[in-house]
Amino acid sequence: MRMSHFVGKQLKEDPKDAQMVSHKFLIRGGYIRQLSTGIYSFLPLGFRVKMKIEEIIREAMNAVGGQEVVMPVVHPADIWKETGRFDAIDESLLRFKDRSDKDHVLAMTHEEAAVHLVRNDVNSYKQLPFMIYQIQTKFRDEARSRGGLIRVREFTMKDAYSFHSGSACLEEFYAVMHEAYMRIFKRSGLKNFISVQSDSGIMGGGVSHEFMSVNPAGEDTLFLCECGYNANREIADGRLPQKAVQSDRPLEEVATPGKKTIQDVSEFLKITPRETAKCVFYTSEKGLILVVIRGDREVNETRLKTHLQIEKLSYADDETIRNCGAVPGYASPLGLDNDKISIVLDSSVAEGSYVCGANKENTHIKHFTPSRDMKEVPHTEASVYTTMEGDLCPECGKPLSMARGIEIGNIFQLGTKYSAPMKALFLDEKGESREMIMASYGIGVGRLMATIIEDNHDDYGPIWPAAVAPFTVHLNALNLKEEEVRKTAEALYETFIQNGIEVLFDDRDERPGSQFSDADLIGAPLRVIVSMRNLEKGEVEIKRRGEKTSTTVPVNESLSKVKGLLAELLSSSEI
RNA sequence: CGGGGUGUGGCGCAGCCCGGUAGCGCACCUGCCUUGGGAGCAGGUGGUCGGAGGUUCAAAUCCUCUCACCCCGACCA
Repeated sequence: MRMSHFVGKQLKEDPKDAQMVSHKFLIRGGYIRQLSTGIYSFLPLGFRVKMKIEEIIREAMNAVGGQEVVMPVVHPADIWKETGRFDAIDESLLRFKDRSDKDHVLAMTHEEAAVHLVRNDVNSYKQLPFMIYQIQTKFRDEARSRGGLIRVREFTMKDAYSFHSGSACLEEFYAVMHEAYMRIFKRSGLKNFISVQSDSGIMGGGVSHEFMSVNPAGEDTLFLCECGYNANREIADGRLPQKAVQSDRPLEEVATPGKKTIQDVSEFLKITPRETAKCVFYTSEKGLILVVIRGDREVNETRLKTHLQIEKLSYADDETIRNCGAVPGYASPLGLDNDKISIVLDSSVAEGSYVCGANKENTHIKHFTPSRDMKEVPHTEASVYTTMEGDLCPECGKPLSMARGIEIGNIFQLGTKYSAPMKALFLDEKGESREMIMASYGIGVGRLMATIIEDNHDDYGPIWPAAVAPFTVHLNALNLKEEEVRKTAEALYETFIQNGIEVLFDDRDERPGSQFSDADLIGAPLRVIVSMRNLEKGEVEIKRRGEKTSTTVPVNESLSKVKGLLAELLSSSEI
């Protein structure tokens, strides 16, 4: 490709909207342009990188027996009603009507479409297992998109769906896909990524993992241990580092006028928040819920939902709280109307004694000892506190460290979550009808592209790993008005093309500084520079993106040199 | 959805407080000149100032409404 006619110009200044490095370089480099909030066009440069990434994914999916399909982006609401997600999902599912007033949605994921596609074509155990996948557009009407391609509304996702006759088979293939994902991210050039256990949320089902690129600008919080334990905030199960202090003294009221918050009470009584127990009230589809948790801890709502088997959770208002006999600000699990509320005692206060509300205005109680005082109170016990940095690893007991991550992929064991309501059935060996067992697997292609830049750049632009670079060779001709420069560059350009090298030829009459700056933003792994300076010695210069030093080679050896370097670069990302 | 902010040529911005009919840098076009890290000189093209309404002799500027976009938070299958 010649730069003189290449669409997508490199910009000198950072776009004012961009915060993340990848966002700045994607815009400045001429990879993407924004059309609307969270909606981007890909320019030729961006499209080429995207295709490279997709090809890596495609190869990996094919290698584990995946069968590529394409499913629609527009779905009739009917299939989403079959699984209940039409109503279960909030505003992020974009809905609209067609000319005959029929409800439709823009697909945000394709479980329903995949089951629909498969359920009539597969009806025997002999056909199972199999996996289908696609690389397709998704739309999620995110409340807040941000960070360039990191979080968008319209995006390309590789999504895969595997169908099995039994859970052993599912688990086996799930592990194969986990491996495939690790290979994909490694080949793509990510430097610091891990898989973490995650909560499967409304996707439903059992085991799931998220693939996270560790990055301080990431949106997700991770807890990591040197022993290899990794988990996201929702599922992390850090153990409390301090031992609880237990008192034998009886309950004792203490006046705490106007002290409603944990902080106020702690300061007033000259104790730490860790020595208090707080009451958090929620409403849910199963009614009012009270969580008793240590004062310095937050409720992990995901774990609470899982514990109670509920889907919706929101803070209760004061009136609702009073209605069950509690006094907001001074609430206690003791003396409530137990027909109206379900009490969850968090493990953070299962042992020890605490200051707690007295269910009386301006009053708290001391020496609240759940192991003693909650005996007569109906409740369940669960560990629903949010892990904090420094909590102990549930597997090895060492302190957990906290990190941020960008989710670039996920895999879910879905079970029969979708096959059951949509009646994706098959006949087993005994002729009995059974529901297919499913898993789904996603990778955000654009997000992965941005993440690759996050992991591979310098101050001047991306340093694309050869496997995903838009071009592998950037050919600069310094001063095309010099006949010899022009002829040599043109000849090299032709030679590279004929040898199947993806070359971008800067044939513009730009000064060297401009050419080099644009080349940095384009980030091709190799740069070949033709100039009078070297031509006088019959040489051209070859430079690696991201390295200061360069070498010169005789013009007629440049092809083999380039080939050799490319082979070296590409092999370093193979596994 | 809550809080904050911004809309002026392709990009980045000034002008707005204190109304008088739009300016700077980059980019783009022409010519000269220059060629190893975003050169220089000269001359040009391009904007009904996000939109609608209002106040006024006169609105980018003041008022009302509205739309879009950004940041922080909530949400995130």
